[in-house]
Amino acid sequence: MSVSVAYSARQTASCNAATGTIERLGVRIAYSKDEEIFGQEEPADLIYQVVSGAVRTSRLLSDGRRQIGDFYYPGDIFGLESGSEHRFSAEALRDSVILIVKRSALRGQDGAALERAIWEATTRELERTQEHLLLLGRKTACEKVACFLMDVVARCGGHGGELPMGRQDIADYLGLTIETVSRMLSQLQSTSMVEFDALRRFRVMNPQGMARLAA
Amino acid sequence: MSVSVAYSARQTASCNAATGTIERLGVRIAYSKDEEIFGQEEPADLIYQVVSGAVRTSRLLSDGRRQIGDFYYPGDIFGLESGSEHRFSAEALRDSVILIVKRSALRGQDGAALERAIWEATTRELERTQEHLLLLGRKTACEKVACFLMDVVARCGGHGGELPMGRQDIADYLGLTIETVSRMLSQLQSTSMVEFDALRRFRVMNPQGMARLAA
DNA sequence: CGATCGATTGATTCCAATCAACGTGAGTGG
DNA sequence: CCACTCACGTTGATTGGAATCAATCGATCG
Repeated sequence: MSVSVAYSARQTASCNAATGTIERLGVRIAYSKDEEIFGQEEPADLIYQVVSGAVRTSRLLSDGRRQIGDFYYPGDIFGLESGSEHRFSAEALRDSVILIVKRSALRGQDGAALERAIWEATTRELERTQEHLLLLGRKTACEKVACFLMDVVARCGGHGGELPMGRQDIADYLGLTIETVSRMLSQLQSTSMVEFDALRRFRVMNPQGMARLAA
Repeated sequence: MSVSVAYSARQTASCNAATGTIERLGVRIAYSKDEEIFGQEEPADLIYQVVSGAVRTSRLLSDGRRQIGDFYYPGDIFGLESGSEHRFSAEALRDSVILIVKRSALRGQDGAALERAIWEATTRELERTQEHLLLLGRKTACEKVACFLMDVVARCGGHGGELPMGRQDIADYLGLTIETVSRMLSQLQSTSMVEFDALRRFRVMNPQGMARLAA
């Protein structure tokens, strides 16, 4: 069941400057599927890096509506969304190992490297959030799903991808319902854009077409 | 026509640490209504602060659909959305004066203050963008408009506000059409939530009700 | 082998978009 | 001064895309 193999390339490729430093200063903690890593409105004095597994950040409205902020894969840093208090909670999408560091470990020469890693992760986060904004505000259901799949492909490398999250998580990420996500996936398959080997494993069959849809 | 009075309080209240430094290092430039301050995909080696007037950042899809990132008022810093290249363009909502500083002015003791100002502005930007995300993904048209008005009120102080942007800008900020924005504004008036003295000037009549809608 | 959970598919409803007409207010020029 | 224009906003009628309601399918697990 070691799906993490699919993402192993990223682990070394991304956040290269940070990884060494964070590993030395941080502590590893294992989380099981759906376990909360941190909660909304908790103080945000720690930063987190996915070692293995996958993570989602999410925000709940009082009546239960949910928006997912982003998904994080091995090598990704998360938990730095705000100034002092978390505005999103974070949960493990499946059994995961997370490396945790105190933000205040900004002392000594390791401090500079860590600070730089935090800065890079923050600007990357902002960039992705802005892309997400455009998707939620101005894209159709079909475009949203196509964008999502292409983003997963870009993160995995190659022409296919493995989805560590369920359909409900995808729906809450895209601002859709689970039924609409399902319908769009079916439509993309019937038009030979993608092919699903299993519920969570797919390949892109028509990259140009998908790129056009992902606009 | 000096509407800027309405925002004068913010100018001194926000970004206090930054304002002094940026003023010394930067240069003031005047822009007329709808003039572009920077464009999508231009290099992002400058940062900007609104002195007077107001600014919107926006992003265009190839077919003309537009998403507005945010609106900026006197005292606000903008233009630091990304690593090296702007993903949004910025235009003046009306005649405005903007203070512009090179990012690379990070030398000497002014550098530290500027760096800190940039960091604060970036985390604030991320926070607002995440709030915006939730709004676009999971709120109804009526809730979106109520949130928008309450945000303007919060930025202005007091119980009312002046809108420096037109209905189309509001629509593109909220992921709606101009007609829907207009209808929701009418609805909020007919239910005595707000009152409009003029097209762009309003007062909140039922703060609790509005807060509930803004959820 | 049922039981259960997640995903798909179908039927219908509803919210917001679209299409269209009408107001309104500021600026212009006769 | 008033009629005209033009941009912007509002309101109405209808459509359409995604949500909702409901049934079925499929896989995993006791």
